[in-house]
Amino acid sequence: MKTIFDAKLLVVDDEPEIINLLKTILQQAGFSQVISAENCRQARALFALEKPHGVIFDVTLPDGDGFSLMQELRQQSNVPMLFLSARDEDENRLMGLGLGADDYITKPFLPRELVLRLSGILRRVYQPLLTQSQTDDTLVLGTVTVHFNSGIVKTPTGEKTLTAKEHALLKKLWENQGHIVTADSLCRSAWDDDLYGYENTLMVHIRRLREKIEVDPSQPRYLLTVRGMGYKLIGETRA
Amino acid sequence: MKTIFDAKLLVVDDEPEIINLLKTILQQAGFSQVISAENCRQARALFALEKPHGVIFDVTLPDGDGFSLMQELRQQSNVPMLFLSARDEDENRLMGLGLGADDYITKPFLPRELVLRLSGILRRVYQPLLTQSQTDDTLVLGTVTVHFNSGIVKTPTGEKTLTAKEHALLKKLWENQGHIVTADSLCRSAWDDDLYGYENTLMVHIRRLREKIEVDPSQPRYLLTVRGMGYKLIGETRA
DNA sequence: ATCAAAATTAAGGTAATTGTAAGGCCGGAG
DNA sequence: CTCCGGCCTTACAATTACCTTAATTTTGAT
Repeated sequence: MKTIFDAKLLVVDDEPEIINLLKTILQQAGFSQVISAENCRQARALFALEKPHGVIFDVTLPDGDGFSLMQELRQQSNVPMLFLSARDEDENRLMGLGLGADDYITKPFLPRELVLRLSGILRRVYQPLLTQSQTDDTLVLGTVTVHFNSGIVKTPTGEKTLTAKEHALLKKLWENQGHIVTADSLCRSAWDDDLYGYENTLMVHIRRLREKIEVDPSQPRYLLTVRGMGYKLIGETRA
Repeated sequence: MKTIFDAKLLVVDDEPEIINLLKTILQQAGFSQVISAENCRQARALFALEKPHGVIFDVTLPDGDGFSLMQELRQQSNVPMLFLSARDEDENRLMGLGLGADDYITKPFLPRELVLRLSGILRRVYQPLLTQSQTDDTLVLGTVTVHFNSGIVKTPTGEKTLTAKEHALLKKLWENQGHIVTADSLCRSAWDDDLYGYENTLMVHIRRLREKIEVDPSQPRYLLTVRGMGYKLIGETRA
């Protein structure tokens, strides 16, 4: 079982043995960052602090019910949230899904099914629909072409390859081609953890990217700065 | 039940009564474009021809099994695919999910649950794209067009870009298009802190905005002053 | 363990954007 | 007609967001 990426997960359940079971299952599946909360209060705090990539809720909690908690967090965030509950009545499933949960799994459950469902949802959310980039793999910027999946940049003078960060940044910019992308948004898509002092780190990476894709990095024609707002990429895509 | 958009759906099942049932359920839920196939061959052809936004498979089909069919189509496309099957054994669910299905629903099923699960998946997959193009608005002011997300203003004589403040002000005015926006309200949406002495600062910014979007900034036709009250933007928006 | 490549940090420099101020214009009230 | 208040206009000053280079740390491969 290979997960798409090592997502940080929050498990909310009041039974320690369930939490431990889930941690074991998830860690075996490749999720090394599993944090847990035993009640609503803890869950709210951890959610705000840790910004997990996904949340698994039990419905019955000591200081409130999982439905309300989920609804509350859903208003703040669009991250995957799913219920894991012993309550398997139809109304409960409908309630959970109706409130915006991505899945509702009933106990007892198959560990592998949980992992498959969770991974599927994470993949959907964090791997933006690929149909675009699968077919349109090549970015044309004047005399420079970027083959995205391979990370190869072809210029009149030679070939370069993109580093991981450059690739991540260009990807985000490309996905929003022609639109302004805020510095914050770029950082969040290229760095997992919060990047302290990114004001400058990002700039340096933008500079490096420009050195690879621009004819004259100091006079950018494609990767443009929008002062006070962010950056934007202009160019054409072809098959 | 409101669906996020009227997705075109393909239903693959060999029992006509199930197909009819699904069509009824889905149409009631707001999906008006439901097409169907009774076997693998038909499904392949329709999939290629119609390019549906989502597919619902039965596992047992007369000329092959749904698993192989799904796997085959999945290789071509990333659209949401889910199984609806009477086979509720663990191995089948794991198989379906493992092959990349977005969900595996067992018969008998609750119509509402099917719709909720399907809508959730469609939302996850298509919403990012929709919001992008929805917000990709263009403001038309006579011969001048403003592309908001890119911050580009196109005039007969050339192209200009908006600064952050201009962008913020125009945004507020645009949101209240045709209505008077007070100076105070404009300031609060464009400045974080209270702007001391903004009476003039705002005017200067309005002037600068007019220089970019008006043909004759001194004789404004779109960004109008309403003496003693504020400003108002008139113009048409198009997709 | 070692080395090369990549990522981050730091600091000084620069210019576009923004803020300020001062004088001018114009319509409405008296 | 004249005055006043609200708005316009322009030029200039200040700020801050961004650029650039280089040194340092981290990462990853061998």
